Amino acid sequence: MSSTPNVTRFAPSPTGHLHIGGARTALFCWAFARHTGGRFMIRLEDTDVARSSESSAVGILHDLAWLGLDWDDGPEYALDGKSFGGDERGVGPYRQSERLELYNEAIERLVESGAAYAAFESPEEISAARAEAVKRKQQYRYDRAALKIPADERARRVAAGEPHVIRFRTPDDAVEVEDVVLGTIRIEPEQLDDFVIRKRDGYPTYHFAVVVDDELMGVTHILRGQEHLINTPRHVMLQQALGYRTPEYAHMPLIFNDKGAKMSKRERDGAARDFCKQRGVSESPIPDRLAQDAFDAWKKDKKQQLEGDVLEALAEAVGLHLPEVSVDDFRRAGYLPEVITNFIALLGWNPGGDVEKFDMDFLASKFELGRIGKTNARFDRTKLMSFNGDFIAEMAAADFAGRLRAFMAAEFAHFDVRLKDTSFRLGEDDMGRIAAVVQPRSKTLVDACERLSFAFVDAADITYDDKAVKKNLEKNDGAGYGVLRDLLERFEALAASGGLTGEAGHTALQSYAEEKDIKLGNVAQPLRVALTGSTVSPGMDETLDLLGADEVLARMRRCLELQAASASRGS
RNA sequence: GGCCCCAUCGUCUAGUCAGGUCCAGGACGCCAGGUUUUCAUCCUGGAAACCGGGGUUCGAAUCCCCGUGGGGUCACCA
Repeated sequence: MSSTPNVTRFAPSPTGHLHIGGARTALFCWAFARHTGGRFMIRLEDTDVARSSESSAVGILHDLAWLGLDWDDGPEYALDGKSFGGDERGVGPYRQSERLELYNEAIERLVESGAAYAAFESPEEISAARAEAVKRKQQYRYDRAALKIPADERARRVAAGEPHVIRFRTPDDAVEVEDVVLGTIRIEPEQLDDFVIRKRDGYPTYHFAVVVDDELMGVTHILRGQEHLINTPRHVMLQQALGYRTPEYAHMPLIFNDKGAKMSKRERDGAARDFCKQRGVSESPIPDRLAQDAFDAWKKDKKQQLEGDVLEALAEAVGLHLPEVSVDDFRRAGYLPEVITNFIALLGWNPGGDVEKFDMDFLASKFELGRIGKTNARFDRTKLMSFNGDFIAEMAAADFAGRLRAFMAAEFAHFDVRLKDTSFRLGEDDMGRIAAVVQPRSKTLVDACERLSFAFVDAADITYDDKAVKKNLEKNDGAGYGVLRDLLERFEALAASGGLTGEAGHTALQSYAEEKDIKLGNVAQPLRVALTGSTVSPGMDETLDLLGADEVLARMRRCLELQAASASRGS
């Protein structure tokens, strides 16, 4: 066995949220490192100065940590008392913007040996030439015009500070790449031109930085998406020119959305746009945040993207659930990290046989590159939700309660406020039984919170669902109200003796139904509507317990008062 | 369009590398029935795929070729 451990890396560009496809790549890198006792490294590829941001970098690190992908080397980050990253191997820094001298050193070597050269065409000239080639239906390749300039003159112009890029002089031989997943890939030299390795602004391009860093940082295995397959020959050529090792490559299949298109932030705009068009939404649903003319322009232009929070506000206003794309989206939609990692691991990998529910330890113990698939996968949100619901149902009660409580603090602020408010009927101590009520029936944490919303409002603030009221209370000359009045009497009697518990209430319901010889549903549903405003709620005894005797009676009385008020208006 | 990659139920996939145990298995979804006071569950059953065509072989989902389809890529983005 080799004494040096395998090193994998996940190298995101901090230009936005962590995409679910990126998370899958990171997960496989992590799993391979853990399986082989190697190291998992994070590197931030921030050579695109204009689009990179520190907030994106922090967001990505947070998402990785939240998913449970602990990294050994890389930017330091702490979450929930655990810390990640560091520079134990002394191969940092881990931001490419802090490694410019390393790239420049390597570039100097290439220029000196003639393997790379300065070129002075402006971006405009290049794009014009490219447009010309496209017009002639030819593939554009740089014409090496700069090489016609004598080398000493090129050096003089560079020294004089003339703006230029550095291009790599592509060798004339075909390149073969051994890919662990796809086998041997051969690229003929005419497919590649003298690509830029250092931009006008002095930053290396991705192709160059990645090759230098992977060498200097001792990366042994490069796992990445298949969209990089064609880049690999470039990287191998650079490695050969620089005298570097060639690491093992494993290109993994891509993840698409349910329509077979690439999953992207744009998809969320598309979903909202289609929804607005279908529903004939002609006026901006959020005029104070999105002006009418901006709304119109966005609806017309399929390429236009709204700011994330504006888009979310719009979706909420029209009652649309946006498709999740980034890890952050899934977290806020109430998916659990264990489920997300389990599910995305299955997109392009599986342990063989019929096993498909597993945890990170299992993944780490079973993960092998040989079991990575070759075919692109579609992301099925319905199946993810099913997994999430199963996982929630099987969680230890205390664990679920803790997660739900944390989720409320992060995403359902008004629940959080009420739980901390000592005058409210529910408090922190009730969290266990609150969670227990929704645990078996919730698909996501958002689902759980929504199912609990009835318990966090005051009797006076309940909004009654019209359909529910008509069907269960008003129908048959207000038969439901009649039932409710009878039940109120019995419940009041129970309460007076201190016995209006969920169980007792439930029993009272059953005996009432038997006495009157009516279906239990015709008793329970009117009560359910009176207590929650809708036909959907947890079990009756649980609902009664959660509200407590006083609140139950208050809600029943208010419901009957509303009926009286509406009757007196003669409606 | 050039080049590269891929191809099993609607979807994720097992099986393919080492051809027979596969009239192709599992999961999600779907359909039908049942349980249930709502919701969510749960139970039973069902429909559902080896892209097409050649070839190799006693035998092919598995190997080869062609076609077709899908995807990727052709930036001073990564």
